[in-house]
Amino acid sequence: MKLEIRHWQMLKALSELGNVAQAADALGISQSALSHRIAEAERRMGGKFFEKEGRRLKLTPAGALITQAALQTLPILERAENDFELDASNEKQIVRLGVASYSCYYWLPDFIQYVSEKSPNIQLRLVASATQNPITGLQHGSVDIVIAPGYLATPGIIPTPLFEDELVLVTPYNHDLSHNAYIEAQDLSRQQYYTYSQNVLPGFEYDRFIRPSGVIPQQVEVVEMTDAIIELISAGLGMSILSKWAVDAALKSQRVSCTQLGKQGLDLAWSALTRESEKKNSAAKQVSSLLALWYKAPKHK
Amino acid sequence: MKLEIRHWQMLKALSELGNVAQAADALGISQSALSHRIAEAERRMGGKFFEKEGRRLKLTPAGALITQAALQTLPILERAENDFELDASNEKQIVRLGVASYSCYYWLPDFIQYVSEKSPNIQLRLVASATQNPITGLQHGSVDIVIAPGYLATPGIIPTPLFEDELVLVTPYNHDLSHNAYIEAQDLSRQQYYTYSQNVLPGFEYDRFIRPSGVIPQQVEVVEMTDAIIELISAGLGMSILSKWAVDAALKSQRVSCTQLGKQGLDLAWSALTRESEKKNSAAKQVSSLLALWYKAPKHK
DNA sequence: TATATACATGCACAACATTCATGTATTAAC
DNA sequence: GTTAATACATGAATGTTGTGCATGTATATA
Repeated sequence: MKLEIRHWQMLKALSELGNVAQAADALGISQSALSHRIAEAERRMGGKFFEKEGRRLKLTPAGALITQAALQTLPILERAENDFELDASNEKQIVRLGVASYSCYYWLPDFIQYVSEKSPNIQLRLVASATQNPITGLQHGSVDIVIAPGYLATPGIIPTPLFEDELVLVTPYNHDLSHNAYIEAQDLSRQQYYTYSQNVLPGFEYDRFIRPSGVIPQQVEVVEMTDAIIELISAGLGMSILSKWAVDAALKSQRVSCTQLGKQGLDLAWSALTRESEKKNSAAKQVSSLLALWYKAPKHK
Repeated sequence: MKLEIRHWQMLKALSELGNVAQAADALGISQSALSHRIAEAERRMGGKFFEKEGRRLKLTPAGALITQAALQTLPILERAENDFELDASNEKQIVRLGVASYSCYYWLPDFIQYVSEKSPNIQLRLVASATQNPITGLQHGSVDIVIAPGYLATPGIIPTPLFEDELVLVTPYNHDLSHNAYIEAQDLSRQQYYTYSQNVLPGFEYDRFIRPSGVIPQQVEVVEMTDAIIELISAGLGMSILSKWAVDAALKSQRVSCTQLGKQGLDLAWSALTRESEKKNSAAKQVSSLLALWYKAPKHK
C-alpha cells in the first residue's frame, strides 16, 4: 500500500468539491499543503492523478479509477471507527445479526424497537451476507448472531432455542392441496416445486420428507431468494416447502396457503447461534436472550 | 478518520497471523514498532483493540468489529493501487464494462480473449452494479462502457452502434406458440408473463408491442435476473419478451424457443455507451470499437 | 528454579507533512 | 491591451511522529 488515508480522503474531497482550495478547506489544511499532498501521492504512485485544464485540475482516467476506490471504501472505514467508539465506550454495543437460509426480515423492525427499549445500550446491525454461510460468518467474526433453523450443532457455536416452527407445503392461495389436512410426498410428484438451496440441508424437507418417500418431484427449480419463491407461488407457478415462519407475512395477506407435511407434521426448531467464546452477558448473548423472550411474548403468537 | 492505513493493515495482519512478532515481520517492521503501533491506534480510537490472554493478545469485541472493516476494505484499496499503476504506466489500460438491463455475460469470456489479442494493453473489468442505472454509472465514473439496448440518447453520452437485435417472445422449448410465424399481443393475454424491470423502458416490449395493442397480460411477474427468467420459462412456468441476444445461449441449448413479435418483428439496436468526455482513441473508445468489430465478425452470426 | 516466549517501554534519531511566503499560469475586467 | 483576480505550484524552515535499539515485565515450559 503506497497511499495513506489522507491521500484517499484527498481524492474524495477533490472529486466532491472540484477544486483544490475548497477541498483543502474541507480537509482542514492550507491550499499549499493540499497541493504538496497531491504531488506526494502522485510521486508515490508513479503517475498523475490530475492534469491541468486551464488553471483548474481535472482527473486523469487513472485518477478517476483510483478515486472510485476512495469513494467506495472511506464510508466503510468511517462507520467502522464510529461503531468502534460506540462499542468501546459502552455507549452502545454493536451486535451484528444475520438470518440463515432465508432472507426473511419482516419481523426485524419490531424487534429492533424491542431491543432499543429493553437494552438501549445495544445497537443492532443487519448483515445480509450471513445468509449463505452462517457458521463461517460467526467463526470469522463478520456476524455476532445468526438466526438459524434446524439443529446445527457445531463445536464452538452455542444455540439458544428461539421458537418452534413447522415446515409446510406452500401453495397458491386456496390451492386444491391446501384443503387437505396434510399432504404426503407423493402429492408433490407432478408439481412444480421450488427450493431455496442447491444443497441438501440436514433436518430440512428433502432430508426428512421427500427422500424417505422415494418420490422425486418432477420439476425442481432453484431460486435462492425466498421472497422470489413466495412471489412465484402466489402467482400460481408452483409450490415449495418452507418454514412457516418465513412465509408468515404472505400467509396473513392471503397470497399463499400452507398445508401440513405428513400425518405428524414436520417441526423445525429455530435457534440463535452465538460464539461460545462470547463472554456471559455479552451484548450478543443479551440479544439472543431478548430474541427468545420476544418470541414468547403473546403479541407474536 | 483517526486511523492511518498502517493501523488497518496492522489489524489485518494481526487477525490473520495471530501474534505480534509474525505480524510485525509480515509488515516489515520490528516487534517493538508494532507494539508501539497497536498502542498508538488504541490511543487514537480511545479504546482497546486487544486484551491480554495469558501472554498473548486477543481481540476485544470492539476490536473484532473494526478488524472486519479492515478485511473488507484493504483488498479494494490494494487492487485500486494496482489498477492505477497498470493504467498510469500504460502497461494496461483498465476499462470497466457493464451491461444494462440484462445480466447476460455468456459472450464475455470470448470477448475478453478477443480484446487481449487485438489490444493487449487493455484490461477489462466487469462491473455488475451497472445493470440497474447504467447512465448514472457512466456519469459518476464507476463504469467506462455500458452495453445498452434501445435508443438511449443522453447529453454527454455517446452511443456506438453494436448490433441489430430483435425482441422476441421466449417460450418453453417447442411451445405451441413457438410454431407460429409470429404472434400478436392478444396471444399473451392468458399467459404467465415475466418481465425483468419494474419500470417501463422506452423502446421495449411494453412500450412498443403490448401497450399499443391494449391487451394486458393476466399474470405479470417481475423477476430482475434474466437468468432466472430463462430458467423459469424453460421449466414451463411461463413466457417473456426478451432480447434475442440475451437468450442466445438458452436458444442454442434448446431450453427455450422464441417467436417473432408482430408481422414486422420488433427490432432492437444495441450500442456501447461511452462518456463524451472520453478522449479520442481512449481505451474505452477502443473497446467500444472492438465490440462493434467483434459483433460484425462471422463467427458470431 | 531456570529458561524461553510474548509483548511493553524509554529514548534518540530520522523522516516527512505542514505552514508561510512567494512564484507562475490562466482567465476576467476595464 | 494592461491590470487585477483566480487557481495552483514551489522552496525552506519547523515541528510532529513513527521507528529501531536496548531493555523490562509477565507468563508458560523444562
